Amino acid sequence: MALPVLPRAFYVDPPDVVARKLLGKVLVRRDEGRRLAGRIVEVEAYFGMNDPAAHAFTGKTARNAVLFGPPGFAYVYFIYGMHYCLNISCEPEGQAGCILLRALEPLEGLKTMAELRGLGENASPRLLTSGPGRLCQALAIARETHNGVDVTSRRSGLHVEDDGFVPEKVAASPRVGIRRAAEWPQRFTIAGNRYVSR
DNA sequence: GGAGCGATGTCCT
DNA sequence: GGACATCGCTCCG
Repeated sequence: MALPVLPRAFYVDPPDVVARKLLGKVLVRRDEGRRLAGRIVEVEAYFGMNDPAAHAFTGKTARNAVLFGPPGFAYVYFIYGMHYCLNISCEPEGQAGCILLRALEPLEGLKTMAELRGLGENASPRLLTSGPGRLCQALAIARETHNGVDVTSRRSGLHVEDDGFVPEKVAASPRVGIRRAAEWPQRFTIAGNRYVSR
């Protein structure tokens, strides 16, 4: 009775299109039998060479190489000396679009998530996965373990499932925490969801 | 509940 | 050397 995993074809479209489609899908982290899952409620689209705010804007480097590869792979990077951020590559190979996952609504494994976050069992579930750094910590996602993994494969330990949920309303707003192209509304959220960050 | 700010590693200029 | 797709703490209202 396993739910379908999003296939590579899902990620071939431009980042704004894939970003909207990802809202409502379920990010699943499998590790040694335990299963952590959360519904994607907030994402941001990053384009490649035409987007001054994108990591790929200045061209291919060792750090962002995954973005120039095929769609459906995890791009995990380290930021501000202490946090990881998870992206999924999209567009055909050679084009460097990606989607930043900014917030989840926790569904499975909340107790483990709280432990990984260093919080007590009774901490508010809003503190578990509402924010790009938080969700990586709650799901034990790091660059060393997950950069470049195939999120269309169950065997990678990180994949996205479709449980049939369809958001009622999607809202668009400017991306968070960037300086360049700061006005461009490429942040998408499930309108009214409590687990959206900030 | 919101503004201000320090922590801290990696990458590019 | 500076910027950085962040977070959690303090202080103030």
